Amino acid sequence: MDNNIITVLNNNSENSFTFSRPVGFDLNQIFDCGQSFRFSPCGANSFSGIAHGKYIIISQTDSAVTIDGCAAEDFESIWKNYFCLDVDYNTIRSKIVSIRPNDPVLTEAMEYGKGIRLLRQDKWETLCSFIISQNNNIPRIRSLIEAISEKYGNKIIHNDKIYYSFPTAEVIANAGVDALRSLKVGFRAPYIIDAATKVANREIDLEQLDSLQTDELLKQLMTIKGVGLKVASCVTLFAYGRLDSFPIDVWIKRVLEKHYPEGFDHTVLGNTAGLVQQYLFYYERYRNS
DNA sequence: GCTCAGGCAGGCT
DNA sequence: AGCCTGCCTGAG
Repeated sequence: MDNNIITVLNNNSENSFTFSRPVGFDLNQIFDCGQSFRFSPCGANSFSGIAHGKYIIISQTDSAVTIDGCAAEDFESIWKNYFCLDVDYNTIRSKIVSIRPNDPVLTEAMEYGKGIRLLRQDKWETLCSFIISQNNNIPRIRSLIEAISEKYGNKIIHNDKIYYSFPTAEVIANAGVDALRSLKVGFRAPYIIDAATKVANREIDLEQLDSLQTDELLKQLMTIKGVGLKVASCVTLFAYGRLDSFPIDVWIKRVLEKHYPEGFDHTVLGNTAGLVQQYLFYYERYRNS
């Protein structure tokens, strides 16, 4: 690592990688704050799931984080970026405090969600996932993504168990709208197909779009049918790592109306907006449940 | 049964 | 530019 966010503790084992646990890194909050849909708890302080075509089990202790199913080269090429281990949350949190110094609600939300970190997930899978999320509930979003993966993804064998990667845009585009509809995605089927087609034929190059400023990136994503400002903002925040994104969903609307009746200008938050959004969302969604 | 879910498009004023 | 309504489906 060329920074001091983490220290590699053990990469000797063929298939396991351990690093020091960063300040403000809590798997329970990372996987429960609504940004990802394919990781599930497997014991205390441990989650298993699939991303970038790999199945991993990730666990934390007070001082360390271990990824099982992770070769040393996978850590550098996949997981370091996935878990944003190049981002120093202390700096961002200090910046939030300096921008909104007298905000008791935000102060409480920041303490409540202090283990949240934004991931940089696969762009295509995230786009699809949040198209599916509209007018839908979380258990169903998860099961639909699972169904699509089982039907069209690649097999991943781990300890004699079979898991499935999320399929490529090409595979989905070829499957067609009727096949997708038979998986019960409902009125979202044509939206998913439109996204898949545009990505597959390179009308939209999701990797190339990373060179754009967030405003222009949002505009490009919104040329896809079924992708409005909220879905696009989730993609820029959860896949492109754009912390200047501020997705406004019903929960955020609710928390802003409730605690900031005089209005809340998120545009002054700059590159801390996305994290503020997550703190407020997580606080409103889970504090009393 | 029946409401409603982490929005969006299309049609209306 | 801002309001309204319908939408697939199945958790709760």
